[in-house]
Amino acid sequence: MRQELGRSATIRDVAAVSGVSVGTVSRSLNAPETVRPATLEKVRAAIQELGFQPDARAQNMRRRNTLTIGFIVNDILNPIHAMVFKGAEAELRESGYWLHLVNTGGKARQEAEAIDLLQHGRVDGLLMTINSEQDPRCLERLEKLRVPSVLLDREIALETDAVRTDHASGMEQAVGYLLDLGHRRIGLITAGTEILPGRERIRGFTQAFAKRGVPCPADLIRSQSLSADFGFRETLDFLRGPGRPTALVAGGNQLLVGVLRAIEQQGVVIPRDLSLVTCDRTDLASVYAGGITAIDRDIPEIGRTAAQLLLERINGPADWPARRVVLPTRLVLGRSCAPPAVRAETAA
Amino acid sequence: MRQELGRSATIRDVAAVSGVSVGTVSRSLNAPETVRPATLEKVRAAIQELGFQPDARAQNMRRRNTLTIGFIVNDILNPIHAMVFKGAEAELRESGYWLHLVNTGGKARQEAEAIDLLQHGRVDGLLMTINSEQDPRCLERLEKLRVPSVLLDREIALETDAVRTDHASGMEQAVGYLLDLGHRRIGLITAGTEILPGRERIRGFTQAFAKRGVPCPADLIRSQSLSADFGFRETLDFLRGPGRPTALVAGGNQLLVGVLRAIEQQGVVIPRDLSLVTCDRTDLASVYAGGITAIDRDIPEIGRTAAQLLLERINGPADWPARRVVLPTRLVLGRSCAPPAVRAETAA
DNA sequence: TGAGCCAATAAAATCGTTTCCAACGCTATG
DNA sequence: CATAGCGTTGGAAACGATTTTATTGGCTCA
Repeated sequence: MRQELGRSATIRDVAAVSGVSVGTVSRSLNAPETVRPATLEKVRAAIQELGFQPDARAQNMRRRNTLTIGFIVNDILNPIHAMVFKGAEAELRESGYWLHLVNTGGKARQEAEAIDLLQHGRVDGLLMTINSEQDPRCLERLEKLRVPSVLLDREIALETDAVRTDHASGMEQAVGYLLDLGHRRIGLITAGTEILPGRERIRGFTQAFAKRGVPCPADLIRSQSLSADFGFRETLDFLRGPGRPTALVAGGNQLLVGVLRAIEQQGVVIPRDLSLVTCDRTDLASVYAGGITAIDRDIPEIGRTAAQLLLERINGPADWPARRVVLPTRLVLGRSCAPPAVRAETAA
Repeated sequence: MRQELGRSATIRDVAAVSGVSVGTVSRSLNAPETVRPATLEKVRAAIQELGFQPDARAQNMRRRNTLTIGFIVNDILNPIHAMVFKGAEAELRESGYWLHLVNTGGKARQEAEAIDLLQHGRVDGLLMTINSEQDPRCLERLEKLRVPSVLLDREIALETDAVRTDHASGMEQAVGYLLDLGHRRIGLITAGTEILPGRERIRGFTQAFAKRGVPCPADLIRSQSLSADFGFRETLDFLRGPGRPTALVAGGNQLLVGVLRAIEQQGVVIPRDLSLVTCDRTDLASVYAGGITAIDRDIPEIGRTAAQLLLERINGPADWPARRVVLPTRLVLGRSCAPPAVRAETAA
C-alpha cells in the first residue's frame, strides 16, 4: 500500500523491495520457469506489496508492438459495422489484442488521415472499410502501409487481404424470387458503383433478369449512396412517379430506413401494395411488417474471418500472397413479398 | 525512398542525414520556433527524404501519455452507445485523442478485466458505462483507478465525474401524457433497479401517477433487463394476460425491439389496440407506425459532454471535486398514442 | 582585444521495460 | 582436485523519442 498517491511502482521498485535485479523481476513476469521458486516467491510478494503492473507504454516501446489493431470504419452507428466489430473483437481478444476504433464518416480525407495516424507504432495491424476505393490519397497510403491490413467488403487496386460478401449471388437469388412471384417492375436502390457492394448488387440484379430472359428495367436501378436520405428520395420518386414498381429491393440496411420512411409517409402497405426485400436482417428489418424478406449473411463471421486473416498475416511470413475470402449470403423469407396486384394498366 | 523494406527511419537517421543532432530534430518537430530557419530547412528536407514519422510508442514512453481514451461499453451494437461514442470521438479528436473501444457484453467479470487492462499506461482516461454498479470487483478497481474517468448514465458509490440523463422527468412527462389521454392501465418494461436508468424510470413512472392522485398499477411494472428478449416476454404476458394494459412504455431502445416483435406476433395495431411510448428515437422508433412517441434526448451530446469533463479532468488540477452533469429529455410525439378504446369491462 | 551574453546546437540523461551476456555457485565428471 | 556444464542471477545495453544541461560560436561593448 505504498506509492498510494505518488507515481506507480516500477520494475525497479520491485527489484529493490525484493532484493533482486530488474532483469530477474522481468523474467519472473515473462518466463517464470527460468527463475528459482524461492526467488519467484520473493518477487511476487514485492509485486503484490507494491501493486505493481508493468507499464504498457514501456512494453510497447521495448517489444516493438502494441497488441492493438486499428479498426477504420465509415460509421459505427451502422449495425453491420458494429457487428463486424464485435466479431473481430471477440476473435482478437483471445490473442490478446485490443481494437482502436476510428470513425471516418466515409470521407476520403478522414480516411487518409486515419491511415496516416494509425501507423508508426500506434497499431500492429488494420481492419478497414475504406469507402474511397479510388481516392488517390487513400490508395497512396495503403500502398505504403507498414502494417498488415485486411479490407472489409471493399476492393482496391492493390494486393491486399480482404473479406468480402457474395452480394451478387444474394441479389440474384432475391430478384429471381421476385421474378418467380410474377414481378417485372422491380426497383433497386443501392450504393454507387464506386464501391464493391454497389457494383456487385447491380451485377446480381441484372443477372437475375438475364438468366430468365426477362428484360431488365434499367430505369428502376438507382445506384448512388447507402444513406437513408437517398433511400427516402428514390422511394418517393418510385411511388409517385409513372411506371411505379411492384417490388423494391433496398440494397443496404441504412437505405431501408429511408425506404420505410417513404413507404409510411405514402401510406403504402407491405406487401399488399409493394413487395420489399432488404439486405441484412437488422432489428428494423426483422420487426417491420412481421419481418422483411432479407438477403442475409453472417455478419460477425466477417469480423472473425478478417481477424483470423490479420493474425495469420501478423504472425506468418511476410511474403504470403494476398488472400481473399468471399462469404456467402442466404435469402431469409419474411412477410414482405407477395405476387404483384393485378393493376388496371397491366390488365388492360 | 531509402528504408523501403527495412525498418522505418528513426530520429537518429534524420539527424545523420541532415547533419544535426537528434535534439535539434526533435525541436524542429515540437518547437520549430527555437530552430534557425536554415537548420529547420535541412531537417525538413531529411524528414521528407526519409519519410520519417516519429514512433508513437517511443513518444508515449517518454511523454508519459498515450493520447488515447478507453471507452468501455456494454454493447456497441446498441445505437445509443454508438452515438455516444461518435459524440465523444468527435470532441476528443479535436484535442488529438483516440478511442480504444472495449465491448464487455455487460458482464461484471469482463468489465473488471477491461478496467484492469486499460490502466498502467494504456490510456490517459476512461469513459464507461459500467453495468455492474454494485459489483465488488468493479467497485474495487474503480476506487483504485489511476486515470481520470467519466461514468455514463450510471451511478456508483464513489466520487466520480458522471454524465447522466434525467430519465425520471422524461418518464414522468410521458406517463403524464398517457394519463391525460385517459389511460389508467399503463405498463412499463425497463431495466432492473441495479442500474440507474431502471431506478430513475420507475421513479418517474410512479411519480406521474402520484402527482395526479391516480393509483399506480404496480402489477404492470416489469423491471429486470434492457434486452429485447425481456421486452418480448413481458409484452406477450401483458397482451395475453388478464387486465391487459391500454398503453405501454418500452423503457429502453433494445427492449422496444422485443416489444414490437410481440406486438407484430399478436397482430396488435398501434395505436388502435395499444398506445406505445419508447425511450430514444432510434431508426426503428422513428419509422415504425409512422413514428413512435419517444422520450428523446440528445445522445451525441452525452458523449461530447463526457469528453469535455474528461479533458478538463486530464488537464486540470487533480483535486477538483467530482462533477455530475444531468442532461434533459424531451417528449417527441409520434403517431403511436391515442385515447384508450372504451372496452366492455370499462363501460360496464 | 577580450569579457560577457545570447541564440543555437550538441551531448547526455531519461522514461520503464526486455534481452543479451557475463559471472556466479553448484554438481557431476574425469 | 580441477573443470566442464548447467541453472540462476546481476548488470548493462538496447528501444526511440524528449528534455535538460553543457558547449559552441558570434556578437556587442567596454
